Amino acid sequence: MHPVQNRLIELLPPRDRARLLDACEPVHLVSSEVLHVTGSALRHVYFPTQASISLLSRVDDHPGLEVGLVGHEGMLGTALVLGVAAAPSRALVQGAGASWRINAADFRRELKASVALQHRLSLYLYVLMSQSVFSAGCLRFHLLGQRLARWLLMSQDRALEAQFQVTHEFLAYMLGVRRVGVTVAAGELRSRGLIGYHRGRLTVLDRPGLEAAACSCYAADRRVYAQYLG
Amino acid sequence: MHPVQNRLIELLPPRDRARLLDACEPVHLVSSEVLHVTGSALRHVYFPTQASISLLSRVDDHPGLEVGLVGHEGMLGTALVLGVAAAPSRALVQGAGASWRINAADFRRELKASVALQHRLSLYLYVLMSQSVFSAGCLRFHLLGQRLARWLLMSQDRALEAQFQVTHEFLAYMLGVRRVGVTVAAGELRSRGLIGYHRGRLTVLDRPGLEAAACSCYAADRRVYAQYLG
DNA sequence: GCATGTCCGTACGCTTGTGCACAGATGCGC
DNA sequence: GCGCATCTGTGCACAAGCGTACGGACATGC
Repeated sequence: MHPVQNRLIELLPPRDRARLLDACEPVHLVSSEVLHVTGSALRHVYFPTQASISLLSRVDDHPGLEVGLVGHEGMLGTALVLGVAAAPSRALVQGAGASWRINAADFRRELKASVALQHRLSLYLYVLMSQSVFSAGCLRFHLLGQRLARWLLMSQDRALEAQFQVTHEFLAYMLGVRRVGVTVAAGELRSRGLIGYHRGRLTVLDRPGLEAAACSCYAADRRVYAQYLG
Repeated sequence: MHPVQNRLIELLPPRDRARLLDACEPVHLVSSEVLHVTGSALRHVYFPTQASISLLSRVDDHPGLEVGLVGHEGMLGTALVLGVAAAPSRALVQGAGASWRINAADFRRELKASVALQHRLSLYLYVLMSQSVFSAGCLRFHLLGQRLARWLLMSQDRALEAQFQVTHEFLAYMLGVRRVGVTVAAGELRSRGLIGYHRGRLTVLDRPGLEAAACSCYAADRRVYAQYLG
Protein backbone atom coordinates (compact mmCIF):
# COMPACT_ATOMS: atom_id res chain seq x y z
CA MET A 1 0.00 0.00 0.00
CA HIS A 2 1.27 3.46 -0.84
CA PRO A 3 1.86 5.75 2.11
CA VAL A 4 0.80 8.86 0.19
CA GLN A 5 -2.10 8.87 -2.19
CA ASN A 6 -2.69 10.65 -5.42
CA ARG A 7 -5.16 13.50 -5.08
CA LEU A 8 -7.08 12.78 -8.26
CA ILE A 9 -7.69 9.22 -7.18
CA GLU A 10 -8.18 10.05 -3.53
CA LEU A 11 -11.18 12.25 -4.20
CA LEU A 12 -13.09 9.75 -6.32
CA PRO A 13 -16.18 8.05 -4.86
CA PRO A 14 -15.04 4.90 -2.99
CA ARG A 15 -16.44 2.49 -5.54
CA ASP A 16 -14.82 4.20 -8.54
CA ARG A 17 -11.59 4.60 -6.64
CA ALA A 18 -11.43 0.93 -5.78
CA ARG A 19 -12.12 -0.06 -9.39
CA LEU A 20 -9.39 2.22 -10.71
CA LEU A 21 -6.79 1.21 -8.14
CA ASP A 22 -7.54 -2.39 -8.91
CA ALA A 23 -6.42 -1.80 -12.49
CA CYS A 24 -3.32 0.10 -11.42
CA GLU A 25 0.06 -1.25 -10.49
CA PRO A 26 2.57 0.45 -8.21
CA VAL A 27 5.83 1.44 -9.87
CA HIS A 28 8.95 3.23 -8.74
CA LEU A 29 10.15 6.02 -11.02
CA VAL A 30 13.84 6.84 -11.06
CA SER A 31 15.33 10.26 -11.72
CA SER A 32 16.03 11.28 -15.30
CA GLU A 33 13.91 8.50 -16.72
CA VAL A 34 12.15 9.62 -19.91
CA LEU A 35 8.59 8.32 -19.88
CA HIS A 36 7.75 9.57 -23.34
CA VAL A 37 8.92 12.02 -25.99
CA THR A 38 6.84 14.34 -28.15
CA GLY A 39 4.75 12.34 -30.57
CA SER A 40 5.44 8.94 -29.09
CA ALA A 41 2.61 6.55 -28.28
CA LEU A 42 1.15 6.76 -24.79
CA ARG A 43 1.35 3.26 -23.45
CA HIS A 44 0.65 4.11 -19.82
CA VAL A 45 -0.98 6.70 -17.64
CA TYR A 46 0.77 7.64 -14.40
CA PHE A 47 -0.71 8.89 -11.15
CA PRO A 48 2.34 9.89 -9.09
CA THR A 49 2.16 9.58 -5.33
CA GLN A 50 5.68 10.59 -4.38
CA ALA A 51 7.37 11.03 -7.73
CA SER A 52 7.22 14.19 -9.79
CA ILE A 53 7.43 14.45 -13.55
CA SER A 54 8.38 17.40 -15.73
CA LEU A 55 6.73 18.08 -19.06
CA LEU A 56 9.17 19.58 -21.50
CA SER A 57 9.02 21.39 -24.79
CA ARG A 58 11.81 21.04 -27.30
CA VAL A 59 12.06 23.19 -30.41
CA ASP A 60 14.74 22.85 -33.05
CA ASP A 61 18.03 22.06 -31.40
CA HIS A 62 17.54 24.30 -28.40
CA PRO A 63 17.81 22.82 -24.94
CA GLY A 64 14.63 22.00 -23.05
CA LEU A 65 11.99 24.10 -21.37
CA GLU A 66 9.56 22.94 -18.75
CA VAL A 67 5.92 23.60 -19.57
CA GLY A 68 4.29 21.59 -16.82
CA LEU A 69 4.92 19.67 -13.64
CA VAL A 70 3.00 16.63 -12.46
CA GLY A 71 3.12 15.30 -8.94
CA HIS A 72 0.74 13.70 -6.48
CA GLU A 73 -1.84 16.33 -7.40
CA GLY A 74 -2.16 15.24 -11.03
CA MET A 75 -1.60 12.69 -13.73
CA LEU A 76 0.57 12.09 -16.77
CA GLY A 77 -1.13 11.09 -20.00
CA THR A 78 -3.99 13.56 -20.19
CA ALA A 79 -4.13 13.22 -23.96
CA LEU A 80 -5.88 9.88 -23.45
CA VAL A 81 -8.71 11.73 -21.75
CA LEU A 82 -9.21 13.44 -25.10
CA GLY A 83 -9.04 10.15 -26.94
CA VAL A 84 -5.58 10.68 -28.37
CA ALA A 85 -2.81 8.17 -27.71
CA ALA A 86 0.14 10.42 -28.60
CA ALA A 87 2.21 12.52 -26.22
CA PRO A 88 2.22 16.27 -26.88
CA SER A 89 5.41 16.78 -24.88
CA ARG A 90 8.46 15.08 -23.43
CA ALA A 91 8.05 13.64 -19.93
CA LEU A 92 11.06 13.41 -17.66
CA VAL A 93 11.11 12.10 -14.10
CA GLN A 94 12.37 14.94 -11.97
CA GLY A 95 11.85 13.58 -8.47
CA ALA A 96 12.23 9.86 -7.94
CA GLY A 97 9.55 7.98 -6.06
CA ALA A 98 6.41 5.91 -6.15
CA SER A 99 3.59 6.21 -8.66
CA TRP A 100 0.55 4.32 -9.80
CA ARG A 101 0.54 3.17 -13.37
CA ILE A 102 -2.20 1.85 -15.62
CA ASN A 103 -1.92 0.84 -19.23
CA ALA A 104 -3.66 2.85 -21.91
CA ALA A 105 -6.32 0.32 -22.84
CA ASP A 106 -7.31 -0.29 -19.22
CA PHE A 107 -7.38 3.41 -18.60
CA ARG A 108 -9.79 3.98 -21.47
CA ARG A 109 -12.02 1.27 -20.06
CA GLU A 110 -11.99 2.78 -16.57
CA LEU A 111 -12.70 6.19 -18.00
CA LYS A 112 -15.77 4.86 -19.82
CA ALA A 113 -16.91 3.16 -16.65
CA SER A 114 -16.65 6.13 -14.31
CA VAL A 115 -18.41 9.41 -14.86
CA ALA A 116 -16.75 10.77 -11.72
CA LEU A 117 -13.34 10.03 -13.19
CA GLN A 118 -14.26 11.69 -16.48
CA HIS A 119 -15.45 14.73 -14.63
CA ARG A 120 -12.44 15.04 -12.39
CA LEU A 121 -9.96 14.59 -15.19
CA SER A 122 -11.79 17.17 -17.29
CA LEU A 123 -11.33 19.62 -14.46
CA TYR A 124 -7.67 18.67 -14.26
CA LEU A 125 -7.31 19.36 -17.96
CA TYR A 126 -8.91 22.73 -17.49
CA VAL A 127 -6.48 23.55 -14.70
CA LEU A 128 -3.55 22.58 -16.93
CA MET A 129 -4.96 24.77 -19.69
CA SER A 130 -5.27 27.73 -17.36
CA GLN A 131 -1.78 27.26 -16.05
CA SER A 132 -0.30 27.12 -19.51
CA VAL A 133 -1.88 30.49 -20.25
CA PHE A 134 -0.17 32.45 -17.52
CA SER A 135 2.93 30.31 -17.72
CA ALA A 136 3.37 31.89 -21.13
CA GLY A 137 3.13 35.34 -19.62
CA CYS A 138 5.52 34.27 -16.89
CA LEU A 139 8.05 33.06 -19.42
CA ARG A 140 7.86 36.31 -21.29
CA PHE A 141 7.75 38.90 -18.54
CA HIS A 142 9.19 37.57 -15.30
CA LEU A 143 12.83 37.64 -14.34
CA LEU A 144 14.89 34.53 -13.93
CA GLY A 145 15.14 34.93 -10.15
CA GLN A 146 11.39 35.03 -9.79
CA ARG A 147 10.88 32.10 -12.10
CA LEU A 148 13.49 30.10 -10.23
CA ALA A 149 11.81 30.80 -6.89
CA ARG A 150 8.48 29.72 -8.34
CA TRP A 151 9.97 26.52 -9.69
CA LEU A 152 11.51 25.65 -6.35
CA LEU A 153 8.21 26.19 -4.56
CA MET A 154 6.24 24.12 -7.03
CA SER A 155 8.81 21.41 -6.86
CA GLN A 156 8.86 21.37 -3.09
CA ASP A 157 5.07 21.12 -2.99
CA ARG A 158 5.44 17.89 -4.91
CA ALA A 159 8.55 16.61 -3.20
CA LEU A 160 6.83 16.99 0.19
CA GLU A 161 10.19 17.70 1.79
CA ALA A 162 12.27 20.81 2.30
CA GLN A 163 15.25 19.16 0.69
CA PHE A 164 15.55 17.66 -2.75
CA GLN A 165 18.04 16.74 -5.44
CA VAL A 166 18.65 19.22 -8.26
CA THR A 167 21.76 20.60 -9.86
CA HIS A 168 22.07 24.03 -11.43
CA GLU A 169 22.49 22.25 -14.72
CA PHE A 170 19.12 20.57 -14.34
CA LEU A 171 17.40 23.76 -13.24
CA ALA A 172 18.81 25.52 -16.28
CA TYR A 173 17.32 22.85 -18.50
CA MET A 174 13.91 23.28 -16.86
CA LEU A 175 13.91 27.06 -17.04
CA GLY A 176 15.35 27.23 -20.53
CA VAL A 177 18.42 29.26 -19.56
CA ARG A 178 22.17 28.76 -19.18
CA ARG A 179 23.63 26.92 -16.24
CA VAL A 180 25.57 30.05 -15.32
CA GLY A 181 22.39 32.07 -15.22
CA VAL A 182 20.98 29.70 -12.61
CA THR A 183 24.18 29.87 -10.58
CA VAL A 184 23.85 33.65 -10.36
CA ALA A 185 20.12 33.64 -9.60
CA ALA A 186 20.42 30.84 -7.05
CA GLY A 187 23.39 32.57 -5.43
CA GLU A 188 21.22 35.63 -5.00
CA LEU A 189 18.48 33.60 -3.29
CA ARG A 190 21.06 31.92 -1.10
CA SER A 191 22.67 35.18 -0.06
CA ARG A 192 19.24 36.31 1.10
CA GLY A 193 18.96 33.20 3.23
CA LEU A 194 16.00 31.77 1.35
CA ILE A 195 17.63 28.57 0.18
CA GLY A 196 20.77 26.55 0.73
CA TYR A 197 22.43 24.09 -1.61
CA HIS A 198 25.48 21.98 -1.98
CA ARG A 199 26.44 19.70 -4.82
CA GLY A 200 22.98 18.92 -6.10
CA ARG A 201 21.22 18.92 -2.78
CA LEU A 202 18.94 21.93 -2.41
CA THR A 203 17.15 23.01 0.76
CA VAL A 204 14.35 25.50 1.20
CA LEU A 205 15.23 27.50 4.31
CA ASP A 206 12.65 30.28 4.31
CA ARG A 207 9.45 29.35 2.56
CA PRO A 208 7.54 32.60 3.13
CA GLY A 209 10.57 34.52 1.94
CA LEU A 210 10.79 32.36 -1.16
CA GLU A 211 7.11 32.91 -1.86
CA ALA A 212 7.69 36.64 -1.68
CA ALA A 213 10.60 36.31 -4.08
CA ALA A 214 8.57 34.28 -6.57
CA CYS A 215 6.42 35.87 -9.24
CA SER A 216 2.67 36.09 -8.92
CA CYS A 217 2.31 32.96 -11.03
CA TYR A 218 2.93 30.70 -8.08
CA ALA A 219 -0.01 32.10 -6.17
CA ALA A 220 -2.14 32.13 -9.31
CA ASP A 221 -1.26 28.49 -9.93
CA ARG A 222 -2.38 27.45 -6.48
CA ARG A 223 -5.52 29.51 -6.66
CA VAL A 224 -6.69 27.88 -9.87
CA TYR A 225 -5.92 24.41 -8.59
CA ALA A 226 -7.70 25.01 -5.30
CA GLN A 227 -10.72 26.43 -7.05
CA TYR A 228 -11.33 23.48 -9.33
CA LEU A 229 -9.77 20.52 -7.56
CA GLY A 230 -9.38 21.63 -3.96
CA MET B 1 -26.38 31.45 -45.22
CA HIS B 2 -22.72 31.99 -44.49
CA PRO B 3 -20.42 32.02 -47.51
CA VAL B 4 -17.57 30.34 -45.62
CA GLN B 5 -18.10 27.56 -43.15
CA ASN B 6 -16.38 26.67 -39.94
CA ARG B 7 -14.18 23.59 -40.30
CA LEU B 8 -15.21 21.99 -37.03
CA ILE B 9 -18.88 22.18 -37.98
CA GLU B 10 -18.31 21.41 -41.64
CA LEU B 11 -16.82 18.01 -40.93
CA LEU B 12 -19.60 16.77 -38.67
CA PRO B 13 -22.01 14.12 -39.98
CA PRO B 14 -24.89 15.88 -41.79
CA ARG B 15 -27.46 15.15 -39.11
CA ASP B 16 -25.32 16.43 -36.23
CA ARG B 17 -24.26 19.42 -38.24
CA ALA B 18 -27.83 20.40 -39.00
CA ARG B 19 -28.81 20.08 -35.35
CA LEU B 20 -25.93 22.22 -34.19
CA LEU B 21 -26.40 24.90 -36.83
CA ASP B 22 -30.03 25.02 -35.92
CA ALA B 23 -29.09 26.09 -32.40
CA CYS B 24 -26.56 28.64 -33.64
CA GLU B 25 -27.15 32.21 -34.66
CA PRO B 26 -25.01 34.19 -37.08
CA VAL B 27 -23.26 37.20 -35.58
CA HIS B 28 -20.84 39.78 -36.87
CA LEU B 29 -17.77 40.37 -34.71
CA VAL B 30 -16.13 43.77 -34.84
CA SER B 31 -12.42 44.45 -34.34
CA SER B 32 -11.15 45.01 -30.82
CA GLU B 33 -14.30 43.63 -29.23
CA VAL B 34 -13.48 41.77 -26.01
CA LEU B 35 -15.57 38.60 -25.87
CA HIS B 36 -14.39 37.60 -22.42
CA VAL B 37 -11.65 38.24 -19.89
CA THR B 38 -9.78 35.75 -17.72
CA GLY B 39 -12.13 34.24 -15.17
CA SER B 40 -15.34 35.65 -16.58
CA ALA B 41 -18.33 33.43 -17.20
CA LEU B 42 -18.57 31.85 -20.64
CA ARG B 43 -22.00 32.82 -21.92
CA HIS B 44 -21.47 31.82 -25.52
CA VAL B 45 -19.39 29.58 -27.70
CA TYR B 46 -18.21 30.97 -31.04
CA PHE B 47 -17.44 29.15 -34.27
CA PRO B 48 -15.85 31.82 -36.47
CA THR B 49 -16.33 31.61 -40.20
CA GLN B 50 -14.58 34.77 -41.31
CA ALA B 51 -13.66 36.43 -38.03
CA SER B 52 -10.53 35.62 -36.08
CA ILE B 53 -10.10 35.89 -32.33
CA SER B 54 -6.91 36.19 -30.29
CA LEU B 55 -6.51 34.54 -26.91
CA LEU B 56 -4.41 36.64 -24.60
CA SER B 57 -2.55 36.17 -21.36
CA ARG B 58 -2.14 39.05 -18.96
CA VAL B 59 0.12 38.89 -15.92
CA ASP B 60 0.49 41.64 -13.38
CA ASP B 61 0.42 44.98 -15.14
CA HIS B 62 2.37 43.88 -18.16
CA PRO B 63 0.88 44.39 -21.59
CA GLY B 64 -0.73 41.44 -23.33
CA LEU B 65 0.65 38.35 -24.97
CA GLU B 66 -1.14 36.15 -27.45
CA VAL B 67 -1.32 32.49 -26.52
CA GLY B 68 -3.73 31.29 -29.17
CA LEU B 69 -5.58 32.24 -32.30
CA VAL B 70 -9.02 31.04 -33.32
CA GLY B 71 -10.41 31.33 -36.82
CA HIS B 72 -12.61 29.32 -39.13
CA GLU B 73 -10.62 26.23 -38.19
CA GLY B 74 -11.59 26.29 -34.51
CA MET B 75 -13.86 27.48 -31.76
CA LEU B 76 -13.84 29.83 -28.80
CA GLY B 77 -15.07 28.50 -25.48
CA THR B 78 -13.31 25.15 -25.26
CA ALA B 79 -13.54 25.22 -21.47
CA LEU B 80 -17.20 24.26 -21.80
CA VAL B 81 -16.14 21.03 -23.47
CA LEU B 82 -14.45 20.25 -20.16
CA GLY B 83 -17.54 21.23 -18.22
CA VAL B 84 -16.18 24.53 -16.94
CA ALA B 85 -18.00 27.78 -17.64
CA ALA B 86 -15.11 30.14 -16.92
CA ALA B 87 -12.70 31.60 -19.44
CA PRO B 88 -9.01 30.79 -18.89
CA SER B 89 -7.86 33.72 -21.03
CA ARG B 90 -8.87 37.03 -22.53
CA ALA B 91 -10.50 36.87 -25.96
CA LEU B 92 -10.12 39.78 -28.34
CA VAL B 93 -11.52 40.00 -31.85
CA GLN B 94 -8.55 40.50 -34.12
CA GLY B 95 -10.11 40.21 -37.54
CA ALA B 96 -13.68 41.43 -37.98
CA GLY B 97 -16.19 39.18 -39.70
CA ALA B 98 -18.93 36.60 -39.44
CA SER B 99 -19.16 33.89 -36.84
CA TRP B 100 -21.65 31.38 -35.54
CA ARG B 101 -22.64 31.74 -31.93
CA ILE B 102 -24.47 29.44 -29.55
CA ASN B 103 -25.24 30.05 -25.91
CA ALA B 104 -23.59 27.98 -23.22
CA ALA B 105 -26.64 25.98 -22.13
CA ASP B 106 -27.59 25.06 -25.68
CA PHE B 107 -24.02 24.13 -26.41
CA ARG B 108 -23.92 21.72 -23.48
CA ARG B 109 -27.11 20.14 -24.73
CA GLU B 110 -25.77 19.74 -28.25
CA LEU B 111 -22.55 18.29 -26.90
CA LYS B 112 -24.48 15.67 -24.96
CA ALA B 113 -26.53 14.86 -28.02
CA SER B 114 -23.65 14.36 -30.45
CA VAL B 115 -20.84 11.91 -29.94
CA ALA B 116 -19.28 13.12 -33.17
CA LEU B 117 -19.16 16.66 -31.79
CA GLN B 118 -17.62 15.47 -28.53
CA HIS B 119 -15.01 13.57 -30.41
CA ARG B 120 -14.11 16.35 -32.78
CA LEU B 121 -13.86 18.96 -30.06
CA SER B 122 -11.70 16.65 -27.97
CA LEU B 123 -9.32 16.45 -30.88
CA TYR B 124 -9.42 20.22 -31.19
CA LEU B 125 -8.52 20.53 -27.52
CA TYR B 126 -5.62 18.17 -28.03
CA VAL B 127 -4.38 20.27 -30.93
CA LEU B 128 -4.57 23.41 -28.79
CA MET B 129 -2.66 21.63 -26.03
CA SER B 130 0.05 20.56 -28.44
CA GLN B 131 0.34 24.03 -29.86
CA SER B 132 0.68 25.63 -26.46
CA VAL B 133 3.62 23.31 -25.76
CA PHE B 134 5.80 24.44 -28.60
CA SER B 135 4.44 27.96 -28.45
CA ALA B 136 6.21 28.14 -25.11
CA GLY B 137 9.45 27.05 -26.72
CA CYS B 138 8.86 29.54 -29.50
CA LEU B 139 8.36 32.36 -27.04
CA ARG B 140 11.55 31.48 -25.25
CA PHE B 141 13.94 30.70 -28.07
CA HIS B 142 12.87 32.28 -31.32
CA LEU B 143 13.71 35.78 -32.44
CA LEU B 144 11.16 38.49 -32.83
CA GLY B 145 11.46 38.54 -36.62
CA GLN B 146 10.67 34.84 -36.84
CA ARG B 147 7.80 35.10 -34.43
CA LEU B 148 6.39 38.04 -36.34
CA ALA B 149 6.56 36.15 -39.62
CA ARG B 150 4.80 33.22 -38.01
CA TRP B 151 2.08 35.44 -36.63
CA LEU B 152 1.46 37.03 -40.00
CA LEU B 153 1.18 33.65 -41.67
CA MET B 154 -1.21 32.29 -39.06
CA SER B 155 -3.25 35.41 -39.26
CA GLN B 156 -3.42 35.36 -43.02
CA ASP B 157 -4.53 31.74 -42.97
CA ARG B 158 -7.52 32.89 -40.97
CA ALA B 159 -8.13 36.17 -42.77
CA LEU B 160 -8.26 34.29 -46.08
CA GLU B 161 -6.85 37.34 -47.83
CA ALA B 162 -3.37 38.62 -48.51
CA GLN B 163 -4.23 41.94 -46.96
CA PHE B 164 -5.49 42.71 -43.49
CA GLN B 165 -5.68 45.43 -40.88
CA VAL B 166 -3.03 45.54 -38.18
CA THR B 167 -0.89 48.30 -36.76
CA HIS B 168 2.56 47.83 -35.29
CA GLU B 169 1.04 48.79 -31.96
CA PHE B 170 -1.40 45.88 -32.19
CA LEU B 171 1.26 43.42 -33.28
CA ALA B 172 3.42 44.48 -30.35
CA TYR B 173 0.55 43.71 -28.00
CA MET B 174 0.12 40.25 -29.52
CA LEU B 175 3.80 39.38 -29.46
CA GLY B 176 4.43 40.85 -26.03
CA VAL B 177 7.08 43.33 -27.19
CA ARG B 178 7.43 47.09 -27.69
CA ARG B 179 5.87 48.84 -30.63
CA VAL B 180 9.32 49.96 -31.73
CA GLY B 181 10.54 46.39 -31.74
CA VAL B 182 7.84 45.50 -34.22
CA THR B 183 8.67 48.51 -36.38
CA VAL B 184 12.24 47.29 -36.68
CA ALA B 185 11.34 43.64 -37.30
CA ALA B 186 8.59 44.50 -39.78
CA GLY B 187 10.91 46.94 -41.55
CA GLU B 188 13.36 44.10 -42.00
CA LEU B 189 10.69 41.85 -43.53
CA ARG B 190 9.60 44.69 -45.80
CA SER B 191 13.10 45.45 -46.98
CA ARG B 192 13.36 41.84 -48.05
CA GLY B 193 10.19 42.21 -50.09
CA LEU B 194 8.18 39.72 -48.04
CA ILE B 195 5.48 42.08 -46.84
CA GLY B 196 4.24 45.57 -47.43
CA TYR B 197 2.35 47.83 -45.07
CA HIS B 198 1.03 51.28 -44.77
CA ARG B 199 -0.82 52.85 -41.94
CA GLY B 200 -2.36 49.74 -40.47
CA ARG B 201 -2.90 47.92 -43.74
CA LEU B 202 -0.55 44.99 -44.11
CA THR B 203 -0.05 42.90 -47.22
CA VAL B 204 1.71 39.59 -47.63
CA LEU B 205 3.74 39.87 -50.84
CA ASP B 206 5.86 36.74 -50.82
CA ARG B 207 4.27 33.90 -48.93
CA PRO B 208 6.97 31.28 -49.53
CA GLY B 209 9.56 33.82 -48.51
CA LEU B 210 7.64 34.61 -45.37
CA GLU B 211 7.35 30.93 -44.54
CA ALA B 212 11.10 30.63 -44.85
CA ALA B 213 11.54 33.62 -42.55
CA ALA B 214 9.19 32.19 -39.92
CA CYS B 215 10.34 29.81 -37.22
CA SER B 216 9.69 26.09 -37.41
CA CYS B 217 6.63 26.55 -35.21
CA TYR B 218 4.46 27.59 -38.10
CA ALA B 219 5.07 24.35 -39.96
CA ALA B 220 4.74 22.37 -36.73
CA ASP B 221 1.41 24.05 -36.04
CA ARG B 222 0.02 23.13 -39.41
CA ARG B 223 1.33 19.61 -39.19
CA VAL B 224 -0.40 18.94 -35.88
CA TYR B 225 -3.65 20.44 -37.08
CA ALA B 226 -3.60 18.47 -40.32
CA GLN B 227 -2.84 15.26 -38.51
CA TYR B 228 -5.76 15.41 -36.13
CA LEU B 229 -8.33 17.58 -37.86
CA GLY B 230 -7.27 17.58 -41.51
C1' DG C 1 46.31 9.38 -0.83
C1' DC C 2 45.55 10.42 -5.57
C1' DA C 3 43.11 10.74 -9.85
C1' DT C 4 38.77 11.58 -12.00
C1' DG C 5 34.31 13.32 -12.77
C1' DT C 6 30.73 16.30 -11.17
C1' DC C 7 29.25 20.59 -9.45
C1' DC C 8 29.63 25.48 -8.64
C1' DG C 9 31.68 30.40 -9.08
C1' DT C 10 33.43 34.21 -11.81
C1' DA C 11 34.80 36.98 -15.80
C1' DC C 12 34.19 39.27 -20.41
C1' DG C 13 32.39 40.69 -24.62
C1' DC C 14 28.12 40.38 -27.21
C1' DT C 15 23.14 40.25 -28.78
C1' DT C 16 18.32 40.98 -28.20
C1' DG C 17 15.16 43.71 -26.66
C1' DT C 18 13.76 47.76 -23.15
C1' DG C 19 12.22 52.55 -21.83
C1' DC C 20 11.97 56.93 -23.18
C1' DA C 21 11.93 60.66 -26.36
C1' DC C 22 11.07 62.98 -30.50
C1' DA C 23 10.25 63.73 -35.42
C1' DG C 24 8.26 62.79 -39.92
C1' DA C 25 4.38 61.09 -42.62
C1' DT C 26 -0.29 60.30 -43.89
C1' DG C 27 -5.19 60.01 -43.81
C1' DC C 28 -9.68 61.77 -42.14
C1' DG C 29 -13.03 65.17 -40.71
C1' DC C 30 -14.55 69.67 -40.75
C1' DG D 1 -7.28 72.60 -47.75
C1' DC D 2 -6.16 72.73 -42.84
C1' DG D 3 -5.82 70.69 -38.28
C1' DC D 4 -5.26 66.75 -35.76
C1' DA D 5 -5.03 62.16 -34.42
C1' DT D 6 -2.83 58.11 -35.81
C1' DC D 7 0.81 55.52 -37.60
C1' DT D 8 5.68 54.79 -38.50
C1' DG D 9 10.81 55.70 -38.18
C1' DT D 10 15.11 56.77 -35.58
C1' DG D 11 18.27 57.51 -31.78
C1' DC D 12 20.39 56.43 -27.33
C1' DA D 13 21.53 54.72 -22.88
C1' DC D 14 20.55 50.51 -20.43
C1' DA D 15 19.28 45.70 -18.67
C1' DA D 16 18.83 40.78 -18.93
C1' DG D 17 20.62 37.04 -20.40
C1' DC D 18 23.94 34.52 -23.88
C1' DG D 19 28.26 31.92 -25.25
C1' DT D 20 32.48 30.76 -23.90
C1' DA D 21 36.13 29.92 -21.04
C1' DC D 22 38.57 28.70 -16.99
C1' DG D 23 39.46 27.63 -12.13
C1' DG D 24 38.35 25.79 -7.76
C1' DA D 25 35.85 22.69 -4.62
C1' DC D 26 34.18 18.49 -3.37
C1' DA D 27 33.02 13.33 -3.50
C1' DT D 28 33.90 8.89 -5.01
C1' DG D 29 36.63 4.99 -6.44
C1' DC D 30 40.92 2.83 -6.92
